[in-house]
Amino acid sequence: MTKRNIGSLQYKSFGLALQALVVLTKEGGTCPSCEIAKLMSSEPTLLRRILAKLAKESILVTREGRDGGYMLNKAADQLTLAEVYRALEVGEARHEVVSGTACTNEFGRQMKTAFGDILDEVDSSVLGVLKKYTVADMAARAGY
Amino acid sequence: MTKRNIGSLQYKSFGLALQALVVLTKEGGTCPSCEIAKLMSSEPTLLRRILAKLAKESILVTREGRDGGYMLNKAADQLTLAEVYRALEVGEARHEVVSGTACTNEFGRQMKTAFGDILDEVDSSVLGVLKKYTVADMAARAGY
DNA sequence: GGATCATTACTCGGATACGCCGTGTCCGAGTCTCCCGGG
DNA sequence: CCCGGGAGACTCGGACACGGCGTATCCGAGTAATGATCC
Repeated sequence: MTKRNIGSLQYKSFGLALQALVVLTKEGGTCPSCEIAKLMSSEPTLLRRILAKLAKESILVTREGRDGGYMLNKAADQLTLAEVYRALEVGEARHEVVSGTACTNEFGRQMKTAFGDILDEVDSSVLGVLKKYTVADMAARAGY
Repeated sequence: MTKRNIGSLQYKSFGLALQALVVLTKEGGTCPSCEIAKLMSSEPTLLRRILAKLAKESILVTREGRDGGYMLNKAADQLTLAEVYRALEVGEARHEVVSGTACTNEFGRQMKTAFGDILDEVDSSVLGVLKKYTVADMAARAGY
């Protein structure tokens, strides 16, 4: 195997991102990564890496300097898990991992195309489920 | 983070397993891992690791000795991708990865329960899609 | 009192080093096949 | 010719190192709040 493992980072990021978003929902305003990390018993830098992606997709807003941090860019009850999923490219990663197992010869190319449609259908199915839930729902389920 | 990355191996295994199953479908009878690996440009040992799991779930039958190898235990048109998915514990791995991001304090425990239902729903949705396709379909899509 | 500006403190994001898991290689145990000898 | 036994070869599966990605620590660049100074 020449290619290496990719794709599980995405799921981990997804889980951490959801927790961070719930924390932000609870806090209401801006919240620095150190505080979020403390509540989650995680590492601030790791969270910053993940939240930076969400900021790039305009899900979050970053605010530097004193009393800076991250803030939701939309109301929590209008931010679906599907958006987070897409921003972190979870589906794309899965697609890449599965298709990446096929090599470049004729058989591999045929398998790649065979994978394609099914992976797309799986992905839209997952997105359909995640579209039904918002970050506010998660916060409510977590007891806030 | 104390826990480490787990779960992407599953998707890679899934892709490799599907290709191996297609090869077995094409061959018809028993086929050693070396030959499968050659067709897929992969490593025999890595395949054996994966196929051993499928054998443990009675999807495959192993046959040792001369002219040994792996053979399908069911007709290819009755073996759904969902069975392979379940045998490799892809869904369980995802569940574990996402839930594993939550720590053991009160907040983490609440998030774990909040994750639970949604992850289960995602998983059954994925299984619903994968149930529709069989290994024979994959082989047909690959041109055999 | 209000505005302006320098200081300060605190933030994010990138660069770097370490550790662990996945991968690749090797080897032993087991078994099915083939061939030979005997009846 | 048919059957039994032994040798042979080929298979799978587990054990052992290496490498690369993920993770953690550190540091610089940038910015917003604060306080002092001046009008």
